[in-house]
Order: sequence, then structure tokens, then C-alpha cells
Amino acid sequence: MGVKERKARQKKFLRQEILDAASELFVKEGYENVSMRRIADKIEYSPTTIYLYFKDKAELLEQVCQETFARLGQVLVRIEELPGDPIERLKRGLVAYVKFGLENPHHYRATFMMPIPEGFDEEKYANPDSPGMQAFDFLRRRVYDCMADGRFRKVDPELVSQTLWAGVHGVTSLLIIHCKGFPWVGTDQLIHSMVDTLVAGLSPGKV
Amino acid sequence: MGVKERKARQKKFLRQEILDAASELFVKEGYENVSMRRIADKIEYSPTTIYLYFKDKAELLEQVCQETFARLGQVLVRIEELPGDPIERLKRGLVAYVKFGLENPHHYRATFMMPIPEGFDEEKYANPDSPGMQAFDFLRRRVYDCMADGRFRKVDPELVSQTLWAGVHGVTSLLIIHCKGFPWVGTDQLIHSMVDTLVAGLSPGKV
DNA sequence: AAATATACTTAACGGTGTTAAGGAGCTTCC
DNA sequence: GGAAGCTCCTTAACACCGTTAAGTATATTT
Repeated sequence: MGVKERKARQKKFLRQEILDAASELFVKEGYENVSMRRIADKIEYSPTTIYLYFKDKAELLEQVCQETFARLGQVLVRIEELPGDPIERLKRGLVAYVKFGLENPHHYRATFMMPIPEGFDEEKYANPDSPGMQAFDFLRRRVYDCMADGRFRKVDPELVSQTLWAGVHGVTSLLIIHCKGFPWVGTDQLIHSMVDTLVAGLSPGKV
Repeated sequence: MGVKERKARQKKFLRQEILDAASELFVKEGYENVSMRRIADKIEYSPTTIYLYFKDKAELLEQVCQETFARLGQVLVRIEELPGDPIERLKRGLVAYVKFGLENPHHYRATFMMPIPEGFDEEKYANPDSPGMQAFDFLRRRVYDCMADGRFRKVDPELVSQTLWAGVHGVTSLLIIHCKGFPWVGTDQLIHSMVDTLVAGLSPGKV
């Protein structure tokens, strides 16, 4: 009587196939250029089949992005395991965040640069198990480490974490859009300038 | 023989009416919810008429955004005229930038958070007379002031300007998206934390 | 009065996300 | 064994979208 299980497996398989097809198109073409019909074509099912597995396009792409951001989590975990100065570990994490964003520009854009769709399931974002939240928790821990070590001034660690996030997000999103014709300094230069400047500004000893 | 002039005036008038209608819809509904047809409805012309005045939707909305960002320029000019400490003037400008973005979220998003449309007229952005570039020039001048006054460490002022921009852009765009459910600290707190931290990090005397 | 130019419209193309209704094929039950 | 029901998927359609080609009415020029 393993029939039920096989069917369940098959359902799960197709679901994953949809996710994979969507992700691949998404990476290549970006949010506005991947349509439900094109995804359907790719997996050789009718477009409406996708709706049996995902509520709508927004949910599908949200899942795709979650899969991707889970990989960021892995990167950060690896950094967390490395030994080192709390400041250095924080900096490494921040730089890794930007690089990850630049390597997955479409996923990054869909996640952090698009308006929340109307069905604003607040829980999704608040959910502490979501990859995004886990990434932020990594940052928060690094901030606590730095404070515990006396390497940061003692101010609200939540505020500090959000400031750092906003900083690296600023670099990431600006470089993703990358207004052409603008006389940019080098990418790495800008990333490190942001990280170093913020960390310096948070350090004790001055004003 | 003022007929030609009258006609030219009328053309200009309709062009402006299209811009105004687009801007109003844009403010209320955001990029993806303002369609050429809805703009046309609003001014009681057929949709195709718009194409006699603007190449496509991207150009129309770009013009709308330019009009809006020209207002940011005015705000910054006013700040530039105020007396004060170079650091204070810089900070005021940075804070004004974020507030402006938060007051015009859809325009801000269209300008700095959307992929450049395919017709990537590089000159448009590079053009030093564009409102965006003028705003950046304001920032650049403030940075030079701070350096000349010895209030900033002497590093590449271009890099510093871009770092500051990325910082305020990060706060602005994050607050515009404003992932619901996330335990944000206060808006003003975050803005000032970013500005103060960056400025502190750029100040001489440490590290 | 005829020809031309201007300003606008109608109709259409090819695309989009999404839903309602229907149809095969398998499972269950009388 | 056959009827009923359930699962999974498809076809067809709706209501939009940006954009273009072709046509029309009005005003200007010749």
C-alpha cells in the first residue's frame, strides 16, 4: 500500500520541478521577464498546473527566493564557524552578504527591492526560521559579540544591527541597479569602504 | 501669425497634462499599477496619444521622476545656503535625502530600485544637469568641505561620497520596502544612526 | 478648391496573471 | 462488475497590459 506515498513523492517531485524551472528562468531573465506560461512551457505542463502547487506567481517566486537565501545561510554558518577576531568575523559576514546579493541579483531584487504583494502575510517575514531572518540573526549575534568584547560602543544592538544591514543593503542594491554612466569607484572598494566606515563609526574611543 | 505659437503652447500644455496625470496616478498606485490606458482615461484622450509625446512608458515615467527629483535639488540648495558647520550641513543633507525618498516612495523606487530598461541611454544618467546628478554633486561638495576643514580623514572623496550615498540609499530603500513583521527600530532612529555612524567612521583621530 | 500637414482615434497584435469548467484515469465501494 | 467519487491536469476564457499600423477629421497652405 505504498501507492499513497508514491503519489505524494510524485507531487513533491513536480513541485520541485516547477521551482527549479522557475529559478532557472528567474536567474537568466529576472522577475518581470519570467511568466507563468514560460515556466509551464519549460516543464511541459499547462500553465494552470502551477496554480495547483502555488497560490500565485508571487508565492512561487517567494519560494524560489527562500531556496536561494537558504544558501546565504549556509555561507554565513561557515563564516560563523571560522575562528577570529569578532570584528573580523562581522566584517567577513557583511562582505559575504553583499557578494551573495551581487551573485544573485534577481533573487535579491525580488526579495528586498520589490513592493510586498498585496497578500501581505506578515508572519512569513517575522518567522524566525525563514532564511532571511536567520541571516539577520547571524548579524545580530556578531554585533553582540563585538559589544561583549568591548569593540563596539554600547548602544542598542538592535539599532546597530539594522544600521549595518541598511549599509550593506545600500551597497548591494545600488550595485545591482548600477546606474549606467555614473562614475562608479570599484565594486570591492565600495563594499569595503562601507563595511570599514560603519565598523569604525561604531567603535568606542571617539565621540 | 501667433497661431504657430499657440499650437506649440497647446502641445506643451497637453504634454504637461500627461505628465501630471501620470505623476498623480504614480504617487497613488506605484509603477506597476499605473498603465498607459489609465493615464489616458484620466486626461480623456486615447492611450495612443501619449505615444505622440513620449517614446514609451519608461520614458514617460522617467520624466515624471525627473520632475520630482528636481524638487529634491531645491531642498538641497536651500540646505546649502544655510550657514553651519560642514559636518552639520552634510548631515542635514543626508537626512533630507532619506526623508525625501520616504515622502516619494514610488518615484524613488522607479528611479533607484528598478532595473534600467533595455534602452539604456547611458548619457541620461551621466548627464551632469540631471536632477539626480545635481543631488550627488551636492553630496560631493559637502564631502569636499568636510575634508578641507579637516573634519574627514583624507581618503578618496569620490569613494566617500559614494559610500555615504549607499548608506542613505540603504536606509531609504529598506524603509520603503519595509518588510512587514520585521521588528524595526524607529524610522528616525535608523536614519540618524546611519548618518551619525558613517560620519563618525569618516572622522579622523581613530584607527 | 485641392493638396498637405497636424492631431488624434480605432482596431489590432501578442503578451500577461488568473479562474472556471471539464475531462481523463485511478480508487473505492455497493 | 459497474457506478460513484476523487485526483490531476487541460482547455478556454476573462480582463488586463504596452505598443503599433492604419485611418479620420480638422486646419493650414498653395
